[in-house]
Amino acid sequence: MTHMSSRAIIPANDRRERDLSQAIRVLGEPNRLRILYNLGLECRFVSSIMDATGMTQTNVSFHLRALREAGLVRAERRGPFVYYCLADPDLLRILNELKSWLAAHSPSDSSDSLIVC
Amino acid sequence: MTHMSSRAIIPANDRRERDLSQAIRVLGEPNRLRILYNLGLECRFVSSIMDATGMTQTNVSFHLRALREAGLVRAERRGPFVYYCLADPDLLRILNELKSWLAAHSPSDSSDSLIVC
DNA sequence: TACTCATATGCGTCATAGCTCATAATACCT
DNA sequence: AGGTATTATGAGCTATGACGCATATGAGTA
Repeated sequence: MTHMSSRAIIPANDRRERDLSQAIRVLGEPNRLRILYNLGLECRFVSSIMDATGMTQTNVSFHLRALREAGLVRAERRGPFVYYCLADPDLLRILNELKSWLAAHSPSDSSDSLIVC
Repeated sequence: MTHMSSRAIIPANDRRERDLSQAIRVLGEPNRLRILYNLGLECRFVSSIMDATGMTQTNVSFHLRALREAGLVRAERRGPFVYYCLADPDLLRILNELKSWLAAHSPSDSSDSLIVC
């Protein structure tokens, strides 16, 4: 026989993990990340984000939509403006955790060499 | 100089944030996430991951390379085998934090409607 | 050396995602 | 209603990424 070790069969992506990868994928886009960090804890309207990032209006709206549909930001209309804000401040905390994790692990790390452990 | 207000000008993607989005992008791929969760805290060699996930050898190697270059996993050669393991257990913790954050925020959330706040 | 097993890599293909242009929808004002 | 400002959306182009095939590299063994 080949090998039939403890957990041989495919773990069958549970829904949680799919959602997770979907959300992470949304987070991973550089411009979207910029928007998130630019938002910080305050709400800003689209034009403000445009000015801050230098991105096109269409493009900002495009990315905001992705962020919105992933549940990462919320949108509120005030008059002609639409304000966007983080769905939850904890998200920023988690992102920063990941950020500092990377900062702690990537620099001296010889991550591209093969024999490491 | 033109204007120099608080944060008018493009924040000029600092390196940290670029690395962050790069790493997150790597994390966001469903198969890579499966591999990571499949690894858990133990080291496994490529064939083992192939069996566990049902992915092609080429594809597993492809994704492992991405994970490796992002500093998310480490590789160690033992004889003809190459064992891969998480670069750090904390990564799993952070992922799970994000996972539960999403679980707490996405389900009942009317994230796709516009007027929310 | 030759042969086998395990893994990595170059190349080509295909699908998806990001971007822009043009235009639509929505709100406000006169 | 008409006019202006703000944001959203559909169509099309392009670049990027994931995948498979073939092949190369490397380790072990006879």
